[in-house]
Amino acid sequence: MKETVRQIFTEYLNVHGHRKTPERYAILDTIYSIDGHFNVDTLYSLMVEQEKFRVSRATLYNTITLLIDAHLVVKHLFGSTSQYEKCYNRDTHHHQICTQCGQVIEFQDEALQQLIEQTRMSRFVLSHYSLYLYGLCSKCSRANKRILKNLKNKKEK
Amino acid sequence: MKETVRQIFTEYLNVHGHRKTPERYAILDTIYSIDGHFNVDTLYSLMVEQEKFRVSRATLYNTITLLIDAHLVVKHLFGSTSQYEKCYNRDTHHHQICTQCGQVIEFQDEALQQLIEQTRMSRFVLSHYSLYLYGLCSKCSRANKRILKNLKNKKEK
DNA sequence: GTCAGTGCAAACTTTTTGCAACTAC
DNA sequence: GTAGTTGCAAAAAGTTTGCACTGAC
Repeated sequence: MKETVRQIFTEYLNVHGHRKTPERYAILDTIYSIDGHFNVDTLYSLMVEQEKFRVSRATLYNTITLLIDAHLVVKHLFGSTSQYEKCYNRDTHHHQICTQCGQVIEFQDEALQQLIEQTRMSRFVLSHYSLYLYGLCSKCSRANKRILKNLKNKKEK
Repeated sequence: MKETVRQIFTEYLNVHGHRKTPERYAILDTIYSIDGHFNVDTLYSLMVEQEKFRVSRATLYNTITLLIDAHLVVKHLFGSTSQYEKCYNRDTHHHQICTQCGQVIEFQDEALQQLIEQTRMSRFVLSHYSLYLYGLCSKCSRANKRILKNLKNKKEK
């Protein structure tokens, strides 16, 4: 897997006349070792603190831009910071975002995926899409019910 | 319409013990006079420069938070700044975002809407959702084709 | 050897926060 | 009168930019 995406990236860099620097491959490797979402800050500490590979944030932003263009990474905007995730050979999935605790859960739904991809749009060439469902995760939902119940009990007293 | 949302907002402020300040109603009015998306900066200039109603950005952010909580405004995250739109009595719609020029087009699709809302999720209480389709608008798509064609012609020469 | 790419720090943008003044209640 | 709101300015957070240095080609 990591080997395959390295090859794809190399091809992309060649075609676009970009240089094959060790930083770029190190960043690609690290990203493809992450499951789920990450932001630039978590990627930075993963590389610098854990893998002891010194890179600057500027280079992270620069390289992520290339990886998005090479269709090896996708960017998401929920919450305050940009979130990214690897996307080569990954199943299409959607996102449930808890509006209370911020937790993001991925889920798959064949029917949804098919319908979205089948939807023929006039005057628009679709490249990719994001479906974000906002609501309450089970934990927060239960917590809220408990609080409501307690309030009610107090009132009855 | 504006009268109705004012009443809803008044009710919301009462229930939550917030004060009914002229700033809050002026902001609500301005937002409900805007068609489509806006960000805090455009709202600010609309109010201060055009309507001559002096408000601070801090108050805009504060009030928008209340309006979102009152389900009178929704927040979108595409591009660099948060985008907002009025949502009372509006038809559900989805967003096409051109990755080249940034243009955002709203479109409706009954089948999509129904399927998303019918999708029963385990352990999740849905409140609202956003579907963003990324791709090329007709203008940019045509422009790219033209550029490609020119390149090809040059090569053939 | 050349110039794209890097690291660093400064700049910039958007949003949040602290505090004195104000005003809705 | 009191406490919630406001405006302002400063701070914070995330991202971009300028520039000297480095290293891929």
